[in-house]
Amino acid sequence: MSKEFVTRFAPSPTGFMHIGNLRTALYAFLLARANNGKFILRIEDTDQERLVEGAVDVIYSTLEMTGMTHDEGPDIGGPNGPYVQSERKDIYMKYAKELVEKGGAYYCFCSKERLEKLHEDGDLGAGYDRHCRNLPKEEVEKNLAAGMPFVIRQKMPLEGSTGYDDSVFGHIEIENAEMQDQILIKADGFPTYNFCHVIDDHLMGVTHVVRGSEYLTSTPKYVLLYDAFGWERPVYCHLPLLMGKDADGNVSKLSKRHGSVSFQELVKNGYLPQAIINYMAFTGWCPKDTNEEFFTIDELTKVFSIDGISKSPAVFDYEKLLWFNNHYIKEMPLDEFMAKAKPYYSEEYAAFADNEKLAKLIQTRISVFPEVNEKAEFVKGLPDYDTELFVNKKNKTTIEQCADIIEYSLPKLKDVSDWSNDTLFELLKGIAEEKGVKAGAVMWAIRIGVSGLAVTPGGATELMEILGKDESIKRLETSLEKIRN
RNA sequence: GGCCCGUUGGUCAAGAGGUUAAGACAUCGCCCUUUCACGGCGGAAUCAUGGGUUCAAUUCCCGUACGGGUCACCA
Repeated sequence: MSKEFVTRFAPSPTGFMHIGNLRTALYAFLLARANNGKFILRIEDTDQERLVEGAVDVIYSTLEMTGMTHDEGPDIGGPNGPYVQSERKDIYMKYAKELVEKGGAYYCFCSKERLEKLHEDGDLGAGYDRHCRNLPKEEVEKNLAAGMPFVIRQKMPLEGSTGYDDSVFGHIEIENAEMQDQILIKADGFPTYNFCHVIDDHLMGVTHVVRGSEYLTSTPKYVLLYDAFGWERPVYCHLPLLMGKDADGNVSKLSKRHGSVSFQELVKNGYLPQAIINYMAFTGWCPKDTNEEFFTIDELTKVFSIDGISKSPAVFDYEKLLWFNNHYIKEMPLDEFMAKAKPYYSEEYAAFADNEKLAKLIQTRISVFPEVNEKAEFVKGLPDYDTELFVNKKNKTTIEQCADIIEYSLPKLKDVSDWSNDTLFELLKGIAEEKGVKAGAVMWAIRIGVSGLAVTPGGATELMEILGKDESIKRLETSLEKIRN
């Protein structure tokens, strides 16, 4: 009988989804699915000073957009609710008091002022001095009866050490003397993360705790809590940190200075959720027995495993994300691409946003949606370009020769009734033969003549097809005139 | 500073006591081509460092350096 496999994602509603956080969610989700387990969503909103309106919706929409479906959560319920910590306040207090009874915690009546002073005076930044750790029971009762504000602190062992086996990092052992008597219940009656996540994880049946490696060294404190309650410890799975590299080459925890760090921002900037997910899976993990890099989230659930998780921090590479995004853009059906790209066209190209032929040219050439504008530039009108553009060494073209080709082609183009790419292509090829030059030379002359751009998202005939007969001919005439003067 | 963790090309990384040390992105060159992109081929580029252990270490052990994390009434 294998035990049920349960992971959770427990974000704080801060109003935006940091991609480091999202990656943690992804790994927790994948681990649950890979093991036919459950994935729970829990909202950690115990810090009443940092509540943000509407922030929970950001969490729901992110999970939905990425395809990380949860089995239990505030929005869909479940057998272990409520799933919002602020609604579980009484539960924590009950367990905290139980812990005090068991001798694993104690009431502390020290004022914030006293603690601040302690910090100032303390050499080596010593922490709490355990002033209230051994208050006589009568005094505690008296203070409580008098309504004196209190916190509840965890009573750490003074000697020995506490360890656990992390499934990614291996055995971690910390001297108990290193651990402070941390606060479990704050003066406002709310629990700290240190306490409530343990209570919730246990009560909700979480078997595998997946989180960033910043918790690696504080986990012994939590393990002690499990032990004090006599609960079975979960399996810990700490993840390597996501790093960013700045312009000077310095590496540090991924933050705004490195680029977009929120999921919403990336999406707004034209990245696809499936590309973000796919790339993110590879920052700190890599599948065994395959070099394949493209995976949908469903496919990931089949190949994901703990032993592929790396211990060393990974630098988030926006270039590679771009590559993934380009892949998923190219892979899209044309109509979907057009629908997704449309909002990114600026005013001057709006008229062409529904042009299928243009979309087709653009789709294979962009990595991120806002690039549609630079690709569409040629539709805007003939720019005031440098005629040196006509000189191309590969096709051995000169300005004069290009003028000649345009002049020769114009009347023939005017005679074309079926203004399509194929027809135009055949026509220009024929012209090349008649003039005794390579097809490339004619294409070059016409492409520059019609666009005035060194780089375009398509060849001469493709551009002309999109621009239409009148516009194309008008532009070629303008270009011819430009050269001749 | 104490404690904890990490270190394979610019980046993500596979790997194993004996290998020509995979692959991908980026980069460079060539080919393809209607410019660009795509695609194909190829190049350059890596085991932080010093000591052990061993016939043999990049792989195991110890130290050093460097990087990161953590030491809150934040999570």
